[in-house]
Amino acid sequence: MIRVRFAPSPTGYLHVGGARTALFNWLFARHTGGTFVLRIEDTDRERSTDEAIEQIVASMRWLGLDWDEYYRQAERHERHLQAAESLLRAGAVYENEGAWWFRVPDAGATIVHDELVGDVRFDNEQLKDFVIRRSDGSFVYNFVVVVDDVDMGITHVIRGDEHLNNLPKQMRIYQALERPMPLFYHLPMILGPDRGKLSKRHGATSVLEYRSRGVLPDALVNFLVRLGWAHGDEEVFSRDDLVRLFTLEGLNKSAAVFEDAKLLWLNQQHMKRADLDVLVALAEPFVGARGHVSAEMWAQADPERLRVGANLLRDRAKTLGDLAGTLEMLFPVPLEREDEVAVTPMQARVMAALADGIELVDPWTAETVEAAFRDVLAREGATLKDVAQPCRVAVTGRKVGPGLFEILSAVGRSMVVERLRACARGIAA
RNA sequence: GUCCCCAUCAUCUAGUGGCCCAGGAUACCGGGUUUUCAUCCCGGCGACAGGGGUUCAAAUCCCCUUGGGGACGCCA
Repeated sequence: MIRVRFAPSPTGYLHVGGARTALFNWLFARHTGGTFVLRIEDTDRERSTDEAIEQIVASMRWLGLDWDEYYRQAERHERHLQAAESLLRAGAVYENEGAWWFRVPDAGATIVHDELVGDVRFDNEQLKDFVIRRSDGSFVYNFVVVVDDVDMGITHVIRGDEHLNNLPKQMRIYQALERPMPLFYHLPMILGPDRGKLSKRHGATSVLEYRSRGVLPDALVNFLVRLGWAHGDEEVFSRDDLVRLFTLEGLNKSAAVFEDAKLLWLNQQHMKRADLDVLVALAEPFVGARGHVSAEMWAQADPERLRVGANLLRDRAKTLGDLAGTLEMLFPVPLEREDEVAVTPMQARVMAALADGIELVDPWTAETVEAAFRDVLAREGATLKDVAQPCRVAVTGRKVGPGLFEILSAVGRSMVVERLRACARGIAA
């Protein structure tokens, strides 16, 4: 039975590098039917905070990385003490100035095995004796991580590259404890565009920041998994695809640069493929955040119209924020005009006639609206090209958007008539 | 400084000795479709870090150099 864990220290928010580590562990567990453990490594009382734990939990929930077991390392102190005492009795550990030191031979070497990198040799001279229990009685990371992984029956340790140098120390503890070692996979790091450590100066590094930017969780998951994992030439993966296809053999061992461009493209791809009800629900807070459409207005809106509108508008959106900006045109609120177009008196006259001509159209569909338009245009001696852009801008506030009749049908008769008349009046006056 | 890891287009990557004068994706540039924009389709640009080996044959194996990253805590 496969058991893996994600073990963040709650000293800050969950960043994208940690999220990818969590994701690989989660995918491996879900692919194999194994168990995914979330273990909060809060033994450093000084730096650990409850806020950080809440942030990490919220981030993982948003990403859809659910766990089967949850532990807080600080609560396991008794067990750590027990294990340390056994090592003290066995002579593997000695006490000096109140701290407990783990003995490492001066000569020879410790050879560890990583499934991605292979055998790695460390001279013991380099290792030296190290503290496992501080003089204040608390335990050190390298010790508790081993005790916990042993106790929790962890079979595969998938973690960041920066821990490879800790492995020889940990291996010696496994041996002193006389417990078998799990398999280790040290993942390469995620770098910033300058190939340096990914940091805030490169933009967003927090998972939750991507949520507020209007990125879909499935899109971020898709993007992160592709940083260090590939399945042939495929690029767009649903969550189910990943659970089905993910294997550790596909893991890459070189560091990857995190760049937003492809993330935004993937976000668009996921928005295009999303279930419409899901997409509309995801967009709601982004519409609300714009401050024009109240919760009541949203609740009163015809769900079918929102679905149809979202379906028309999503091809042009890279984020939920983009979608929300256009979705607003479906509501009876003043349009936030992004574009203006100069309307001639002739166009204003035709638009007024169009407003009259479509007022009684029933049923109100793209086809019936188009038929009514063509009718009026023929009578007025105008072409569609003459008035298409002014009509689009009058009704949607933008020069660009879906097909004219489709968007008119989605906006609905009363608002279309009203907005056409307002525009025509503005010019005539 | 010492130790460890890594190295294919600008970026993410495919490639596990012959199928590769290297394939896909993003970005960028052109064209088509569209009343507009986007989507979509077609095309273009563009890489095996350098040098030595091994081999009939190397992006793939070995060594060196260079470059990048990481670790050297009574942090995790």
